[in-house]
Amino acid sequence: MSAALKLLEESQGQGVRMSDIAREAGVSRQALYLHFDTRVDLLIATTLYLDDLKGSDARLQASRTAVSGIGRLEAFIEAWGGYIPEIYAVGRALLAMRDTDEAAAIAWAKRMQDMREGCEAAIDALSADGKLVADLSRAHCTDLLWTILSVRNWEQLVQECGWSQADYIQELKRSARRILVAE
Amino acid sequence: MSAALKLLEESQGQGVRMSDIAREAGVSRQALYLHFDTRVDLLIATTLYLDDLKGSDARLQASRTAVSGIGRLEAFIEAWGGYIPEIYAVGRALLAMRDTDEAAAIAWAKRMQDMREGCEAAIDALSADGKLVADLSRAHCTDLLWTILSVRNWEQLVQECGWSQADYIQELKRSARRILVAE
DNA sequence: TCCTGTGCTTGACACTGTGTAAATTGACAT
DNA sequence: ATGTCAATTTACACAGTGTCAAGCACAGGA
Repeated sequence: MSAALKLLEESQGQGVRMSDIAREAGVSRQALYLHFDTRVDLLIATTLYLDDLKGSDARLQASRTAVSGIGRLEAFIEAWGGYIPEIYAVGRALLAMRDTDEAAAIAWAKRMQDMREGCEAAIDALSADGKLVADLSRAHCTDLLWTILSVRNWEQLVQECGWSQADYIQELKRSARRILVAE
Repeated sequence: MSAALKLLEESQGQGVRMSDIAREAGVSRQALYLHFDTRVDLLIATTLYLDDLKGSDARLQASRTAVSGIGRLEAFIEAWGGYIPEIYAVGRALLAMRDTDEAAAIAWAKRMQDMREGCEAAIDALSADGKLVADLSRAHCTDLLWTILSVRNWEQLVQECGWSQADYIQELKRSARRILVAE
């Protein structure tokens, strides 16, 4: 079921109606409401489904095994930065509803909170190595890294500016290093 | 007329319907369509109205008078960064329609393109001073600065992370310097 | 065989917000 | 008075989400 939806999400991530999804799934529009209370519920379920399809947790966790603080920072940027394009379409659909729908806002916030923990871990590792820039609190560093790695920024650089994914990863690693690493 | 609308925009920047605006303006909802073809037209007109109310051009132009490249970069960040909160509400309303409305997308893109020119000018000034970081093309530097200074990033840092406006300006100046200035 | 539950379908409908069309009012000139 | 032109109101159409009721088909168990 969730598979059918995704086919549609991938076809842009925008302008997907309940009836489109239903048709794609070979089911009546109303039948969708038997499984999902609202459109947002369905979207959220789709992101969860996608997450475990792609093994997001494993990938992000893996970045924590790097030993040096800087290695960890870079591994995290690679992991998350590489994950963004895979969830972009469905993420975008959820993001679009944030303004009008409370549940969507919460679901997205939670997702971003999870990602933020990765940022925090990287900052902590950097700090433990004594490599964290001096003139900023750890919280501020985390905020900064978290913001720089936002989906919106990926969207702007890759989609609008036309950067390749490789450029994106490389430049973000470079920027993060310059902003956050001492010396 | 446009004044009445803004009063509403300022009351959040979200969830403002045509009927709300009409009521606020002391006019029937339909009468609004006499003056503006669509909701997006009205929103766009409001941003233009707001721009010249706040003197955005003058402010952003002023940042170009700084002599040194670095001075210019910082002046631009201060000017634009200080301008964001003033246009945030109405900008957000426009931003929210980008996905569904072509005209809104174009209007917003144009606005951001104008801002981008300021970024480009700052990068050029830096480059002329020989202070621009070596391992990045000017276009990439512009993209990066442009992205970092996005409204979305301001929103995330100030609204979500709770930074003060002063923190925001200070940290963005610092980050931009570290990312873009050589040595 | 009947009975019952489950999952789906159809069709009708309510609601919200945008946008359109036709009819009405009011001011002002002739 | 009459014509006319603009502003405005009343009424309606449309899209998309979500709800509700009635019915169909197929399964397993008694």
